[in-house]
Amino acid sequence: MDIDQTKIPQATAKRLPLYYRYLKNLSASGKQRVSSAELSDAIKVDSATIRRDFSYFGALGKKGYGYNVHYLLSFFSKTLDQDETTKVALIGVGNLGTAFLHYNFIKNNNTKIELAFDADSEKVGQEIGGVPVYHIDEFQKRLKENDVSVVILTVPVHVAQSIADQMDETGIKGILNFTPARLTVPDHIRVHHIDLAVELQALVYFMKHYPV
Amino acid sequence: MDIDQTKIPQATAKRLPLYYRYLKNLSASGKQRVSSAELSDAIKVDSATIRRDFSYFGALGKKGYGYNVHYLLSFFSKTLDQDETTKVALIGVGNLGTAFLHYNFIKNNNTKIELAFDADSEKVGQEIGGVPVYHIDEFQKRLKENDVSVVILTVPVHVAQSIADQMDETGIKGILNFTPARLTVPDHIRVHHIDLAVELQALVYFMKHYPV
DNA sequence: AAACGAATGTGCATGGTTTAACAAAAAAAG
DNA sequence: CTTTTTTTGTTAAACCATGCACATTCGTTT
Repeated sequence: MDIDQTKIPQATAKRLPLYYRYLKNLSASGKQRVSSAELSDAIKVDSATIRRDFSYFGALGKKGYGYNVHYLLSFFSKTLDQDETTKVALIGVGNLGTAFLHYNFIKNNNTKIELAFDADSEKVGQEIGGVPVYHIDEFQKRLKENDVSVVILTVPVHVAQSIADQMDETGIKGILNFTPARLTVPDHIRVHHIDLAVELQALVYFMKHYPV
Repeated sequence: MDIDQTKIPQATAKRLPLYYRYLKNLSASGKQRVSSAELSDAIKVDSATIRRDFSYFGALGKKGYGYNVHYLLSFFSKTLDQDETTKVALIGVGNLGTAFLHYNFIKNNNTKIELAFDADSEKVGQEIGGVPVYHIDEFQKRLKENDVSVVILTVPVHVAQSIADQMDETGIKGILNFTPARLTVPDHIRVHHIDLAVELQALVYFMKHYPV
């Protein structure tokens, strides 16, 4: 059952949530069918790429017709494990962290932030966006207890690595790292970096050196 | 002068800000020389990739020695146009937008958020993180007046496209889009998408289907 | 002065990603 | 019922990025 999934290219995997969300919109607006050309227009991905992406999962469409929105949707729902929710913790309730807590991921996603941690005792004990904030010293214990598998890291850069170091025995499998620190972690933990300053600077570089 | 720059692979261009920032750290801590192996350890990029990236700009290092930190730094400084500051505006002073305003980009970067806009009259007139907040109705006028070339878009998704539509004649060349909307814009505007929900979902997908 | 060690710059092979192009199939039109 | 139109799924080619491996060069040591 999972056999074929391993063969899906990473580039495709990254687009799946995009497809899924747009299909939900289509479905909500009552659309029954959709072509790869229409999807291409909406989400700015080449139509051939879309067709190839879908084809990794088998022949989901019909020639001369397109794709049935509802069928596609229920298919992706299974593929993206929409049925089971992944538990997430947030470490660092600063401005960025607070933004995440107010963001209601569960709406469109299979992920839910269940716990938050901060070093500031003003924040400890509060509940932000429905998520309780605990003291950061408790995070190892509580992550284990609550079977959390993903951490969103929005702490100041100078404490990032030391927190990552304590992540080893908590059962954490993935870190979404918003600090500029390039974390050193054990092999079994996957880290995705989102470096806001780098993103902005890269955009500026592209604007200047790759004029459209 | 810009002739060769066009040939730099996009993947390399995205790593340049990363290199630059780490070199600044090295320089600040008084380090004189550095090897590609050391850099590789620190920023988690293969050493051969680093050497190749640098080589696009010519022979910046010395065999048997490595790279002179100060020389590299002054070189990248020119390449990334660190001398001139790019003016940035932020549209949408919600949680995420506020996070940006408190983030002091100018420290490590050649970018500065100079104006912010919001529809909420409570926020208009305030100054957050030293940045004045104006009413969103004024953004076309003020962007033109202030010669802003980049916009960070942190508004609710349902207004994103209509704001993008008004961006045409403001002189904006780049948009850092944090909304899930895949914007349709004129050719001369470059859009980079950072889709937080997608990033989280992609991480979860990779964790489940590409175990390390 | 010669030998050694360190670390660059790059040729090359490999693998991943995108896109054009088209036969095949189904729907729609006549 | 036949023709035309639409649109998929896929073959093939081009493109891009990564990382090994090594000759080469420079600094250092003996």
